[in-house]
Amino acid sequence: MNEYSIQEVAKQAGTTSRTLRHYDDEGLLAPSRVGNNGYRYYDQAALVRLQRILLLRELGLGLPAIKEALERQQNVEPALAAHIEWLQEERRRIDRQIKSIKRTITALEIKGDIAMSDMMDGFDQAQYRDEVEQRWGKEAADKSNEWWDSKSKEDKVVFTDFVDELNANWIALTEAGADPAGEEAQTQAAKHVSWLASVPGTPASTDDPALVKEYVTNLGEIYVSDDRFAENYGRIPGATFVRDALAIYCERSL
Amino acid sequence: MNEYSIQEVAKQAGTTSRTLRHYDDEGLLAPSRVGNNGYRYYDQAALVRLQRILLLRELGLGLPAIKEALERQQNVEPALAAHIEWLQEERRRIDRQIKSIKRTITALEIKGDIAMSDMMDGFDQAQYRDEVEQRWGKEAADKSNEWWDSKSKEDKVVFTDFVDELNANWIALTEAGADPAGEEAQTQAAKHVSWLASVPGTPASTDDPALVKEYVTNLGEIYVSDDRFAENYGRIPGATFVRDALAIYCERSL
DNA sequence: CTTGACTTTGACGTAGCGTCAACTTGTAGC
DNA sequence: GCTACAAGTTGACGCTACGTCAAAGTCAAG
Repeated sequence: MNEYSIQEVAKQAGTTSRTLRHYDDEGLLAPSRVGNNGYRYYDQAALVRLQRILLLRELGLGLPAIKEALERQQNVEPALAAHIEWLQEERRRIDRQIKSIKRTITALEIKGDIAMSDMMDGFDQAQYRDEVEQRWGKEAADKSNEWWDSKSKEDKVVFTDFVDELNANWIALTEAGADPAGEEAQTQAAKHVSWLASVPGTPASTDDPALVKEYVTNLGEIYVSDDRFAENYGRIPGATFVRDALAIYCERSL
Repeated sequence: MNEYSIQEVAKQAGTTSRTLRHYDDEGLLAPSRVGNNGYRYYDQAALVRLQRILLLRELGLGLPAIKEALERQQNVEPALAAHIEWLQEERRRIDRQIKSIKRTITALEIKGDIAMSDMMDGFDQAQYRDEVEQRWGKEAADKSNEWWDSKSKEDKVVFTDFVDELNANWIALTEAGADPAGEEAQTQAAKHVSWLASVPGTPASTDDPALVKEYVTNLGEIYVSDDRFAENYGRIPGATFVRDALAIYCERSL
């Protein structure tokens, strides 16, 4: 087992030994071995954990939140996969920032006014953190539960069978390497959306196409970002496939 | 002149009014107007400045450093252009992080050991922060710009025409379903490399074949991963084709 | 056995805000 | 014109994630 001194680790990870000691004190990252002289030594597993800590910190999480997240997701692999997703979102955010700055430049060039929301696009971040928290807290549970409880036993069986079939189809398509924009995926997406529309209390059961579109698109994102859902579709790869297929369907057909 | 209240600005920019007041106190960002009631109001110019402040802060600079940077670079446009470059570098760093995590995952899968430096690639940040701060002060008025600015109008036209031709050829080859290792693609790759060599200040204009090889190979990867470039070559399919052709060319001829 | 790099545990300092508190101002409805 | 009520102001203290010293032990090399 290879192990590294505190300074070696700090250097490679781009932090300081003080930080590592701090993480040790906070119970975030214990060294894999402590010499009887008190020296801290770190092995591969500790480095993986450090990698995850640094990632989460870079995403703006506080140390207690990081600790919680690490404890909740003991199996490292899916967590890392989720991190990749996060990073890709970060990339998209940076892209938006770049575009935003370009707009600012051209606006300066032509001395024209641009809308503030255009200028700040991509800088927000906090704006949709609330959005997410709201979306989870109340609206999800209330009406949906009422409706569900009112159903008969047979109806419930029919419903869950249908959901299972939907999910199985999605996974099959993903594993077959299908194209999200392809015909099969799109008919599946149509089924998915009409199923959503069958659930009262969701925007998908509305007649307003714009609302439906927004709802379905957001839902796709949630499928990817929320493990609870992602699990239905074969974790991340399946969930992204579903998201993309739904997004394309929305663009084309709504 | 449009102007916005402190809260409007905070909301759009994704920060808080407290932060804006703090920046005011620190002399970083003064409101464009202060009502005789003490209310702060911000105009377009102030928003541009705020945009830059938030950017620099996101890059990890301290407030005094930001102040200095803003005072030193009064002319906004080149500063914004430099920011774009920075952001693109950030994007590449994120890409490296993603790759790094993927390597970590595969390493976990095969339970093999990977070198620490591999695992931490892209996480460093501090390592090349110095590099960045240097680039701010002096090299910002780049040699690349110098070279470009020194060209005549006709030369510029010739240059861009040549680039357009290169790109068009690549796209044509891609769409014709050509083989990256084939003769046509390889002569095109040779043209591309010699064009790169014509731009001074890039490693491709060096005589060291190893350096050229590394540079061109990396560039190929960037073509694929960076939208800005990928767009030149017909998005992803074209960009991968270019990357492969260049890689093969490097292997064979350098 | 000395020198110098590296480590430890405290302990206090700091930057960039968050978070009250106490008060004043603009705006909407009656 | 009065009353709510949201949004603004200026202090002032608090907090997080470390930075930065201090005092002292450890290790490898010469």
